[in-house]
Amino acid sequence: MRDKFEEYIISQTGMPAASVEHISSLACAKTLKRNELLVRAGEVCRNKIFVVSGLLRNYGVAANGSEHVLQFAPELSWTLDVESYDNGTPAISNIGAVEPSEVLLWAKADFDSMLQEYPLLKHFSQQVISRNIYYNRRRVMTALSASPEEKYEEFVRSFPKLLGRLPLHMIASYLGISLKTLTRLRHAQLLR
Amino acid sequence: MRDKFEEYIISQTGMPAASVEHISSLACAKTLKRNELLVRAGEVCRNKIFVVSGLLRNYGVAANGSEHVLQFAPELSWTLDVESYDNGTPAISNIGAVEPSEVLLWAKADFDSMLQEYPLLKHFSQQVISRNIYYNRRRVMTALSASPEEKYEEFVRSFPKLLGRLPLHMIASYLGISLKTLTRLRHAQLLR
DNA sequence: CAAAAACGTGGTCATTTGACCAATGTTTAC
DNA sequence: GTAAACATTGGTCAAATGACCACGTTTTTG
Repeated sequence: MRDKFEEYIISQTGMPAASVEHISSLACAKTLKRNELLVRAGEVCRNKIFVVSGLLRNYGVAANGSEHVLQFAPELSWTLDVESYDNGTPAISNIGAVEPSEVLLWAKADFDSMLQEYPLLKHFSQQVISRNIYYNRRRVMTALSASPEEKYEEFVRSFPKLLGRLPLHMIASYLGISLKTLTRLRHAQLLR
Repeated sequence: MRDKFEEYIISQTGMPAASVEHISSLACAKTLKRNELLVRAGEVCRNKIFVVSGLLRNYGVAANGSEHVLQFAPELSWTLDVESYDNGTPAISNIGAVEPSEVLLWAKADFDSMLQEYPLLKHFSQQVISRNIYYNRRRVMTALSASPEEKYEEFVRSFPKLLGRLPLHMIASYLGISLKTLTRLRHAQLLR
């Protein structure tokens, strides 16, 4: 499990194996069952989360109980509730497993000191953060301007590998449309 | 004009006046007429933009010509097209003046070297970036989960001072609803 | 392997929303 | 100061959407 992470970091940063093993050694490994929660909204998100295998979702629950997905995090990706992690405030999102998953967790203090120690890691980390900023910006644009069909097509284009792994109601709640609308437009596309 | 910026930076960072004057001296000042464009989608956004007075909007134009506002930037705030600024790629948004405005512009190279030179500026800059990340995250949540009325109420709560300064169609295009829906719900609220 | 839960699809219906058009009042620009 | 452009509100209508319900199938789970 840790070796997959180490391989990933080496390929992404070119860091020496010894440093990567050090980073890896500070992580806490955890196995999640399907639907198990890792972070609960309202609590503080105290860890950086790296998904080694499986699939997590980062989602908020509205007052009326409806769920809204902020992010899907498949294997070899990162997730957390940034605002909570940075400031120790209550998280606005839940983070849970869609599939049985393996994750690595770092406490903020540990991760911060690693960022100090390894400039290559810091550089990479900032890349990840930047990508996330761009992604959210584009997502706001899409949410504002696209029709349900365009949103779905963009999702398929962006995450083709996730299509078969997610129940449709989660895709709908990621796109901000109802399940009904989603099945309708899928049906319409079949007829073309 | 520059003094307003210097005052702002000193109050936000506690930097010494001499450093702030240096920063200020590297900026290019510009006056914008109402509706004048500062950054055009498709071109590269080459500057950090600080709004000294007036009001800018950062917005995308969809294929069908409809406009969608990503951000309003009133006096004493920052704006740019991040992805374009960072990577030199074409901007996805236009940035233009809603009111006659005064802005300060820094070239990326200059701003980067200032970040190196002044740790307090770097720290503050990262705060601004963080706030922006949190803001976009919340915005995605709202866009996904809130009703038009809730979106409007959240806007009023978040930016009470902007209400009277913006035409309603811009607020609608910020909220991702039609002008018609916006006037409808405002009318409904009047009756309560 | 069997029972239970979750999933995808479909139907109906009421409601919301947007597109289009018009009228009036206000602001801008020359 | 005046003409032109813009803003706000309103009406009507068609279309899109979501809520609710049901059914058959697949997937989990014990």
